[in-house]
Amino acid sequence: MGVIRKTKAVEVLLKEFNTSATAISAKKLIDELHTSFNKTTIYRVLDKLEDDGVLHSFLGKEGHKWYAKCNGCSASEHNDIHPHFQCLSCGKMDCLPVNVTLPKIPNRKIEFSQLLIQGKCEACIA
Amino acid sequence: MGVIRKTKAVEVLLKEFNTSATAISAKKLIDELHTSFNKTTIYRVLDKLEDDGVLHSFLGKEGHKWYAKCNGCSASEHNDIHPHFQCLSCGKMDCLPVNVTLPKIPNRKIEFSQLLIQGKCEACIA
DNA sequence: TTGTTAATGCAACACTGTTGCGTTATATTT
DNA sequence: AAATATAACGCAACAGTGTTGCATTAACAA
Repeated sequence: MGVIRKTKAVEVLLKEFNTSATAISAKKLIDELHTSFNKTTIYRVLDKLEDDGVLHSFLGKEGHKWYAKCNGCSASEHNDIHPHFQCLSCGKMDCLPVNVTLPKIPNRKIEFSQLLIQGKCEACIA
Repeated sequence: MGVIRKTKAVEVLLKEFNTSATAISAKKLIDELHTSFNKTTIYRVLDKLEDDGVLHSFLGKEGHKWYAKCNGCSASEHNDIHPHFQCLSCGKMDCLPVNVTLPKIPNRKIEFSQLLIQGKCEACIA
């Protein structure tokens, strides 16, 4: 799979992520870009960019999908496992550049994990 | 809020959780009980049991709601923070009775966190 | 037993996300 | 430059979980 043609939708979405320091929800992208692109297109481009290893996705507190740029991932390998922090005041979602130490759980094979931390970001504490 | 009347729906749902060692999804309860109770009722009873500190809820991999019995929680205080493990083969969701050590994140106030681990449970490894 | 009102059932809705399909546009080939 | 193949698109309709409004029913106290 993956993106094979450089279309306007791909171009615009890539730019969104290249100019954003935080993760972006699919909903927000659709709200902002619905005059230019159909929501189906946006969902499909996000899917493909994730397949390509350009973006990674995870679920926020309401079970909604968020996307952010990957660091050091490829289509075949996704190394970039990190927790996410969502500010409950302003809604901003950050990728935390730290490793998570998973608890020891005997007799189980761990394949994926996701840690979502919620609270107040620096700007909203003050 | 909270449950004030011991209705059949409350009784049946409480029994479900008292006889289950694992967490149960809202969807599964609705599937199993839809002949006896309307889904609206089930959602509302689950909400109230959570408000009462009887159940806790969290989101599974598709963003769907899961519930399990609380240990040592009350309506006013929810102490029982633990990770959850979902088996990708059989779908079983367990509460893991361990503490999670959150990574140090400066300049942020942590209010909630949820850790979802996925993989294979003991029965499905063999 | 009666009265109050919490709890229920139903229908319709809200919302994110998906699917099918005919059309458009990208990129390759001639 | 024109023709061709087909990826990508827009639209409409749908799928699934969860919510809301409102009339009816049932729990419980007086």
